[in-house]
Amino acid sequence: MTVTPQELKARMENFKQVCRQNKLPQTPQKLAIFQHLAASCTHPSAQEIYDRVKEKFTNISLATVYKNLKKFTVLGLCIEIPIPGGANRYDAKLEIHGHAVDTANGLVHDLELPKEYNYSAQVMGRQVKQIHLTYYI
Amino acid sequence: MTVTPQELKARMENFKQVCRQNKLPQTPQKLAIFQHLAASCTHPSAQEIYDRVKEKFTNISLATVYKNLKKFTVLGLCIEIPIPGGANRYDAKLEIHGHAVDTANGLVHDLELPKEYNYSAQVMGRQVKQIHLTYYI
DNA sequence: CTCTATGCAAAATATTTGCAAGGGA
DNA sequence: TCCCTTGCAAATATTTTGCATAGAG
Repeated sequence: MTVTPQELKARMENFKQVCRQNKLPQTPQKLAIFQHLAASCTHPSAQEIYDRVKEKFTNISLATVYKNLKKFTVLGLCIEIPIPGGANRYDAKLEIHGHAVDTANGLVHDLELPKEYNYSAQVMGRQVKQIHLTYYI
Repeated sequence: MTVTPQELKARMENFKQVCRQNKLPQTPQKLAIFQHLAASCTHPSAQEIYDRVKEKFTNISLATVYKNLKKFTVLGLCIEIPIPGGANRYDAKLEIHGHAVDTANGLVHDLELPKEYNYSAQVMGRQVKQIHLTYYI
């Protein structure tokens, strides 16, 4: 299971466009962080992204990774997957989908959802900002 | 929105039975912690439960609350609701249901789910241990 | 040139662990 | 009695923040 080159390209294009729209400087660090996330299907944690990006940017700080992931999340460029008793995981796949958290090894898998799961845009009279459907297996 | 006396009683009965079945001593602390959780519909955090239980058990420690909530969760007496950027919340309602997290004030509400959401017992060939459906509004 | 991002270190949060003493079964 | 639990304190883990400097637009 890998992200196709076309999909990766689309994610990077969207990233750059959203950065421009929001006047967010496209620093090499931001690009490296997002690029790694966008190419991943392992739902990496901030620490894992940091470890990988550090290979190129030996001086990068974990705080920078956190700061940028937070910004990306707010801008809707990725979603934050909270894990009970563990670090948040991040996912650059924007289409509505679920996750299966394997409690035996901590791996997080994407799940396609049946059509019925396409959520109503309103819950309790409020616009839904984000939906998380997680199966623990 | 409150837990009905019947429901509370049922939850306490189930708690006591599960404790006996698992040879878990029913200490006053455990009873107080579970009782408060079972009577709550606010999905309290460990800290909130600690604050309340401390009114009766002035010496209780936050670690004890965490230890017991963890045990309750493992035994299926409650579920742990992870909140991005915040402490876990706990819920003694065992029926499959969703949650609406109000991002404006941090309140967590229960949501009834349409029948379609009753999940298949298998995901990726594995038994589903727990399902979390959370709307962020 | 201006403004934000970065890197570092320290702080803030959240949760877990080790251990001696106490108390349920 | 035996073992699990409790309470305390310290350790861990995770994430955020303050600030001086660097670098993108």
